[in-house]
Amino acid sequence: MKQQAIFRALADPSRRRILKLLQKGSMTAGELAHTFDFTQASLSHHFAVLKVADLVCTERRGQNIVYSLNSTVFEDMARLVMDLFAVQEERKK
Amino acid sequence: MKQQAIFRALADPSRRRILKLLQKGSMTAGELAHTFDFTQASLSHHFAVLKVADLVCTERRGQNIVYSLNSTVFEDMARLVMDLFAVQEERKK
DNA sequence: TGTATATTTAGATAAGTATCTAAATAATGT
DNA sequence: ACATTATTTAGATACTTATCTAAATATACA
Repeated sequence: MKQQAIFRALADPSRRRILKLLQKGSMTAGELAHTFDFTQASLSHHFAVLKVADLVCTERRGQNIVYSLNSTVFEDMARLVMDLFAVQEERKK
Repeated sequence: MKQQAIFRALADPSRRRILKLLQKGSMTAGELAHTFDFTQASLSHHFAVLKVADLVCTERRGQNIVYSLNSTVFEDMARLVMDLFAVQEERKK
C-alpha cells in the first residue's frame, strides 16, 4: 500500500469528487469529464494520480475506459486514519 | 470542519510524522523540531498547517508552546474517509 | 531593563502540481 | 486502409508549497 500516494491523491478536491461520483457506479473517462469544467486531458491526469494510489480500477470496454472504485483500499485507508489518530496509551497488545 | 484543510494537512509525510509523535503525548515545538532535520522555522510552518486543520491544539507553558493531538477531529476524519468510500447502494436511509 | 531562550513571521527560492493545447495511441465502422 | 471517436501523453505555464535565512515577538530571569 502506497501511503503517500493515497494521501496525495485525496488532497485534491476534484479527485475526491471523482471518487464520490464513482460511488454511484462505474463511469467512463468521458462521462466523468463531462461533469467537470476541465479539459479531458486534465481529468486524465487526475485519473492517473488516483490509479497510482490504487484508489480506482480501469477496464477498457470498446473505445471507452471504464473507471470504478477500488473498494479494497478502503480498509487500508481506514487503517491509515486509525493509525494516525489512535492514542498510544489505548493500544492493547 | 474544514475538509480541504484536513486532507491538505495529511498530504505531507512530515506532518503525518508529527501527528504520530503526538500520539505518545504532548510535545513542545522545540522537542518536535529536534526529531527532524529541518529548521525550527520550517517545522513551525507545518505546525501552522496542522493548526488550520484543527488537527492539533496548542498551549503556552512558560517559554514553550506545547502541541497535542486534537482527538475530537478523529471522528470527523473517520466520517470523511467512510464518506469517500462508502458504496452508494449500501446506504440505508 | 537587558540578555538569553523559544517560537513564529516575513521574504526569497526551488521544487512540485494543476491546467492548458497539441500531438499520439487505440478501437470502431466504412 | 481511412476517418471518427475516446482517451492518454508531452510539453509549456501558472500556481502552490516546502524549505531556508534573517528578523520579530514573547517569556523568563538576573
